[in-house]
Amino acid sequence: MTATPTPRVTIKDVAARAGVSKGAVSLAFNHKPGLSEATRDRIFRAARELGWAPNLTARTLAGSRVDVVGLAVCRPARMLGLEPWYMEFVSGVESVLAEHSCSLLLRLVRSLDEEVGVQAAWWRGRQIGGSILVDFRADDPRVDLVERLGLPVVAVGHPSLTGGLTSVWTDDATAVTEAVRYLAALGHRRIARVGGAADLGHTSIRTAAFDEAAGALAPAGAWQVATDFSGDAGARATRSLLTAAPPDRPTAIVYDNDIMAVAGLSVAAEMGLRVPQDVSLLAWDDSQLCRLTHPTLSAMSHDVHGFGAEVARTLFSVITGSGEAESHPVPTPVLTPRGSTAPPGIRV
Amino acid sequence: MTATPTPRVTIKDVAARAGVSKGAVSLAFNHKPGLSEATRDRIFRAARELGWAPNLTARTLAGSRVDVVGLAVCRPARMLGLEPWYMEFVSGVESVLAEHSCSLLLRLVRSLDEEVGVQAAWWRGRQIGGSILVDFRADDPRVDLVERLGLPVVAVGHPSLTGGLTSVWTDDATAVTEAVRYLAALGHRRIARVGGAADLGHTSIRTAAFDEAAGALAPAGAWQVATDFSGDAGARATRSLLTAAPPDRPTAIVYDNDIMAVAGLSVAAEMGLRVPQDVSLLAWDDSQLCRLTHPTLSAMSHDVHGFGAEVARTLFSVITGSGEAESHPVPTPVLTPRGSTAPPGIRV
DNA sequence: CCGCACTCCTAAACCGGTGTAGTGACGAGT
DNA sequence: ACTCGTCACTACACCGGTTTAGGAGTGCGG
Repeated sequence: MTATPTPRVTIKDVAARAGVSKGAVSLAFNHKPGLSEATRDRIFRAARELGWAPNLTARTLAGSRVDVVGLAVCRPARMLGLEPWYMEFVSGVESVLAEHSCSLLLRLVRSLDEEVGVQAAWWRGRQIGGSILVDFRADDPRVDLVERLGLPVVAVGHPSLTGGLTSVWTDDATAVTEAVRYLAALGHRRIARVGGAADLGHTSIRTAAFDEAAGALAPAGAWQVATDFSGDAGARATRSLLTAAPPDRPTAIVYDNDIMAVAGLSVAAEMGLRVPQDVSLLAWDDSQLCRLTHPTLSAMSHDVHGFGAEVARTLFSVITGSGEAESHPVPTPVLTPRGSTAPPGIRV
Repeated sequence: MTATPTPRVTIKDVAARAGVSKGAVSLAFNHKPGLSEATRDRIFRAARELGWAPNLTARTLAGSRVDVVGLAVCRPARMLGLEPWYMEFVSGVESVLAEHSCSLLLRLVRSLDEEVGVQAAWWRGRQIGGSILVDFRADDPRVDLVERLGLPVVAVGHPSLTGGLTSVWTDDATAVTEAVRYLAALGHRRIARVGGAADLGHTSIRTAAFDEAAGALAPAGAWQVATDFSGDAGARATRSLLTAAPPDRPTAIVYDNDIMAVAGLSVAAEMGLRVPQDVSLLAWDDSQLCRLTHPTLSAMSHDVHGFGAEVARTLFSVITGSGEAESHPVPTPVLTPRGSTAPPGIRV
């Protein structure tokens, strides 16, 4: 373990080698005017020879931009691991951050209050240049916090939840409606929905949209259950929905994520119900998981990676204040039919 | 958007309010000797009243500890989203970091070379105080890098892969052997293994262990396939294993992660084979997913969250140099039998 | 009464950059 | 010949902490 004491090379060394002042090096590396091409070249050459790159810490302290973006996620660890959505989202965010040599500061928090504290501390301490806010609730305290702090953020959520914050969202209401329409078109008249955590804003939106759509299109019955997104909860919900005698039992179930749909599939099997003949199942998000079950899961499908990338891009325009940081939706999830949905009552 | 210009409160303000010098405040907040209890109290009171907390950036620049830990993950985004292991691991790491008010700098990289660059840049730029290294390969370039840099790290991987680095690992060889023994004890004589990415060190270890164990215990046949950990690859591998006519077909398959086992389950169903009657399936890691399938998946089970926590704890002792930063294994995965394994050939 | 050790605290020099005011040189305008 | 303006660059004060060397006050032995 010969821990060679890394020979720290600083801006001063580069300046000396290029025969200029620190200031000149700084100007060169920030692509600011006031330097001749010749000097600029000389500086870059010296830097390359010394293997120098500006120290982000010092740069931050000196008051310029911060090259770190914050993301605090507030969901129990158990659920996170299984929710493919997050990692896909993060990887989408990263893909854009990397282009700007920007890093992601990630924190798992246990409550919204803790997140509020973390975001405030990060911002006050100049740890981050901006933040991505996810999982909005009704009357979310982060809306106020952000305005009080002046923290540049992009809110992931429908504008009705995110106050005046710049937001990027998926149009869940339309997607839910499309899901219900599809099932109704197949002939289903008794439709259920296994929703996510009730306190999450997008859950309410989906719930309301389902109410409306199913009220009109599923005259024989519409049910909704709130869960915590976990597979176990999805299994429980499915079990209770399917134990009713046939006339009171839904013939189709929409899930709020893939995991619960997988769990639902397994419950159906365990109860001796065939999918899709006896009951149709529709997943949400459409991760790879949907193609790994038997039957494969029909799903409301969207590009989560691309969503993350778009959020990151928007955050950059918020941070740089480059005007075009408008709130906007990303493409609405589209229905991808697979093996788990069919007209009701079919015996193949 | 009334961006209130946050009133930055610095150490100077606290010092002024407490009637002492900046240095005194610094001493107090770092719990260093040289201050009377009275003064100390006065300082803390002033800080509390002003809502001040030391600025990490400045603190870092001034050469003291860095409260950020790096983690670069090198796997394609598609796979990451589905691999429950990572998020669970990260959440375990976080749980310990949080206790030390330390953050996680996360980066998804596309190659080992890129990771080497990222780690070097982070360390040279004092962005991190230490790093967690995962997914070791044979002759991993990070071993040298770390020693050259003097970067404090904990390597997640068997010592045979991680050179002299402090490492924490799961004893995969023993676990694989146990898995094979269990299947053999059930009566299986033709056993296959669907492994992960061949270039990963822990895959080789498992492969070798399987070779040895299955060579002895599965005289009628032992197969191994390398994949990329994705469900699709798992499905393909399973399909090709199961298409052989019965005498050349394995009666039990061990998978290197849960996703592939789920995929395998679906392939078996699609081919009309019953699990576990016609073929037994054994998953690895034992995320919630294993309890969401039908039949439920038997698995080699371990506490990934706890693993992450232990890695973080070890990293802290490496960073502080508090002697006891010894390499050590965490508990070996244990067999958790569920519905997907049974003696071969049983017709229920 | 002086020297000495010890405690408690301050001033000032850092850390590695950024921003700004200011300097010298050079060309143009009159 | 004397301004005036630009251009290219430097010197130096920051950012918000940490860390030293050292000073003022106190207690104690000789």
